[in-house]
Amino acid sequence: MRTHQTVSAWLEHELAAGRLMIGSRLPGERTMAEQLGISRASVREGTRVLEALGVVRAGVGSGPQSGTIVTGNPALALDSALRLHVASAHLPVRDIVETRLLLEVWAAEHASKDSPALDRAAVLLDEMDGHDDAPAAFLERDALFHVALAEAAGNVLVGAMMGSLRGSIAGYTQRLTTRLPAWDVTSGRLRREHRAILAAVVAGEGARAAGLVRDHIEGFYLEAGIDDRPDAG
Amino acid sequence: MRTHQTVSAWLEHELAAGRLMIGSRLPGERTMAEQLGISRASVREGTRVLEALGVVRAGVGSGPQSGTIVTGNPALALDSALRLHVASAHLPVRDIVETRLLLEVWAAEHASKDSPALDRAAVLLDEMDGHDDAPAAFLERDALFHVALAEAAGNVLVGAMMGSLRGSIAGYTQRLTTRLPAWDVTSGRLRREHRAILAAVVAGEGARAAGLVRDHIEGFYLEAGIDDRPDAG
DNA sequence: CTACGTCGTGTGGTCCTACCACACAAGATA
DNA sequence: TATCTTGTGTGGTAGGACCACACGACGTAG
Repeated sequence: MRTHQTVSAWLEHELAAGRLMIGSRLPGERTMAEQLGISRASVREGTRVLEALGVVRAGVGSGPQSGTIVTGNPALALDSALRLHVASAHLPVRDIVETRLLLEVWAAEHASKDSPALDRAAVLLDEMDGHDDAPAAFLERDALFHVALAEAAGNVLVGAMMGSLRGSIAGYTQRLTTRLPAWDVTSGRLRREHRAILAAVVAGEGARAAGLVRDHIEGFYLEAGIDDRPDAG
Repeated sequence: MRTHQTVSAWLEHELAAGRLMIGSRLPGERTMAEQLGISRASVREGTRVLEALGVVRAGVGSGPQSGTIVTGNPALALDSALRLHVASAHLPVRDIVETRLLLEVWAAEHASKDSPALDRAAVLLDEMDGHDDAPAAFLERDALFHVALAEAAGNVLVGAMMGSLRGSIAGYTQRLTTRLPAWDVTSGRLRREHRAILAAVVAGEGARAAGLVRDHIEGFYLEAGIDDRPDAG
């Protein structure tokens, strides 16, 4: 095992033993190096990995918000991983869109109708009504609405994946809108569909919500025209 | 932006520009440090992150298999991320099992009936017939069978996720088998169900395959009894 | 001419030391 | 009492040194 992996192994052990939890502060890099019997450079390499995986967060200075702190942000790992693997052409955009679709349909069907995420979703819909002339602002809230919907299903993993997928195809989606024949017509339709989806979820009609989500997403891509080019922005 | 992120930013740029692709060798650490205007320590931190994300692979020595090489292994990132997030209790095992179920059901429905992965799946089933008295060996092939099935859907992302999910709940599944009333009875049922699933997929009956997969997975967990304890091995 | 062993060279792996920027807290000062 | 200064611990970065490794080129013995 390589030296820098000592850190993640140690952290996993401490977490499993309950000596560390989310919010805990790790020892300083110099201290950890001494305790683990490795150099500070190796500690840092290990910490960088943990940071990239969304397990810890590093902050300089002193005080309660400084130092290396255990967090729980699985989306971060997916985020950067997706970006790079898409760039390497190993991960077709089509696969991401497809995965997004299957996750969202599932989430809509399993969403809990009294999840606080649905309140956020409702707020986003109101905001979108006021931004239907600005595609960029509209799409950003559109994406957040879908993520909120996914989180309403109560599955951390699905929520995190949706958040990352959203980010990795944001530029792609934005480019697709330029192909639309008439943005105001499309945005009006999208807004109506969003309302219908949310209403179905709140009403506890999972199956209907799932169908609406599927039509909603597939409809958008169909209208904009499928585009399989990688997101080389 | 922190210094070590220069590396991933640079790599993403090179990949997007087509100057690097999977299989390409990156410049040496010393060279890269000089070219990017950063220290070798920072280059190494950046490389460690890329390695953890499954984007590159580092090898010592000289020759064609040495140096830092661009790979495409998205499962690696998910793998370690899942392990640690489960350990931090931020990611319930229940969520992973649930996600696995939804991915597999989808994959079974969308599997291409002439995917080479199905041949691997068939071989695994034969091997399982010869290991029905050894739970450990049986379960390992069981897991691989399910991953192969997922890959048959042709979605890289879904395949990678299934592979990682399998790993992160392997220990959990193994523990569940100890609760079974009679292993030989269960294994016999599992083997029959596997055959039926594969047959449905090969026959191109996606919907039926999906239903069989759902019953297969849910049936196992039901028989073994649900267990939400984290995988603190 | 061939087969084997040696050595050079470039690779990542690890360590050490030094210095920097930062942010808070305690103390000194007006 | 309010403000400023200073101390201290944090991660961030840099540069240098040495190691183990693996291949390829070279030399040597057969």
